[in-house]
Amino acid sequence: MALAKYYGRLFEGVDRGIVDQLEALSSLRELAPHSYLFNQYSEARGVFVLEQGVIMIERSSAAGRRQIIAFSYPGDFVGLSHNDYFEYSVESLTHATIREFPRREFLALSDRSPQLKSNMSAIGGSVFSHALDQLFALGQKKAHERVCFLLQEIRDRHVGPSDRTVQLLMTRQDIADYLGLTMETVSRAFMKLKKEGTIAIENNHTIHILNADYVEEMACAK
Amino acid sequence: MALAKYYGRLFEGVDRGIVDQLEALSSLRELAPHSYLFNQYSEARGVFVLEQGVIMIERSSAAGRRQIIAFSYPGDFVGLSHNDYFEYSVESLTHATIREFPRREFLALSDRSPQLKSNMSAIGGSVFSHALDQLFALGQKKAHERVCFLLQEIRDRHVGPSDRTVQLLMTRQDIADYLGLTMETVSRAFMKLKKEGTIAIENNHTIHILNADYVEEMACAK
DNA sequence: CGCCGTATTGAAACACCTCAATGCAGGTGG
DNA sequence: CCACCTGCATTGAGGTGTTTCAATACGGCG
Repeated sequence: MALAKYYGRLFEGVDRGIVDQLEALSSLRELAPHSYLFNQYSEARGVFVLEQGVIMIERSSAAGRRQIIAFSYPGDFVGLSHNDYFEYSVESLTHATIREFPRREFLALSDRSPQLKSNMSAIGGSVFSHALDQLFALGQKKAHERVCFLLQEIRDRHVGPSDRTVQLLMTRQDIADYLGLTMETVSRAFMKLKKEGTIAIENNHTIHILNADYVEEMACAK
Repeated sequence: MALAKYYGRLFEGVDRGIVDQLEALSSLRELAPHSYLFNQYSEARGVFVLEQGVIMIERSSAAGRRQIIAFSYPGDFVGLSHNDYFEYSVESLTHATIREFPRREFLALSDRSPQLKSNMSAIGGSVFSHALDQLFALGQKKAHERVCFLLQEIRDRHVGPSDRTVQLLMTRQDIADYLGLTMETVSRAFMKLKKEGTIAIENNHTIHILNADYVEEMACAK
């Protein structure tokens, strides 16, 4: 079953019958780059699993300021809201394929699977944990440290050909909105790290980590 | 039952029998000012309800940088971890009285009460929602806007004698660590708001909101 | 080749931080 | 009861990091 490879964590150890029922209820959505899956404050009718592509979880203010909360990769479970409305918007960065489950039915079925519930809780926990790491970075770190924080984070998810190479699918502006900086400051931070010999910039979207220990130390939220 | 007034939200609508069993399992802890209830990374053996006093949820780095994640007030449920260890430390600001429930037994009993589970989930949701608001403030706002964010937040919880008066039980340093600023910058932000006529400072810990609309507008994360 | 979106670089303004001095209030001991 | 101490808050001056605005460079694509 092709799905298994994406659902990984969410459906890990979950009764096959339940998974099959959920799959039958689900539908697939295709999202063009830079389009919205749903908007903040809209009614939460579905829950989602990202199958392909990269998406951004974000909040925007009336004043046009945008805070990116997370970048999500294939396999990630998104859109689970504890309330009936969404706390954030989801925008695609690349073309994306997303499996949608109707929320009511998903929650009803989850009541019948303690394993699914516990997986959801674990995912919720790691999402929260990530928010705390980011909070620490934004409150306490300088620009180049925040950039290291992002690099380390992507590296930890081992997205990319080697564990020393980081693929940045987002633009400098996206990174800026994630780290609470401006595009220019992000760019200068990259150049600073490059001049120091910490990283090498193959191209705008491909970074090589030369001094992994230093990156890790700068990134460290602990 | 005296407890009811504190447990409010967590036990709202929960079967009396369950609440009584939990109460029987629980113990009361007294915490002197500026002492720790538990530390980040320590094993999560209990879950807690704050009955009296004010506590701070925080993360500290080896470098001595501290990020306060939240201030908690009586009635708040704290320490629910999705994993087996804590994601943060809890430090008392004032003298505090805290009811502790052994985690295993609490979770076991919660399995028998859907209402308790749903209350826990709602609390988890609002904690996460708060983290997102703070993330937006730290990433996108200037010092005086962040101070308004804090004032608005405390006002929304209507802690204080009138809805135009805000009681700050924490020091300027605590506020700084919450907002990702220095103590001096926080102080200057207060003075700026005072000079503008936005607030009046009765004393270090008592602030009167003169221009509530402006405070709200500055605070607004939306 | 030339265009356009994205990224880098530069210079100047600004916000925030750092360090140091001063102010203020509550508590203690003479 | 006052003097002193101590901890917290404010104020000031100067330095640093980040933003802003503008110019330039790069790179993919028609």
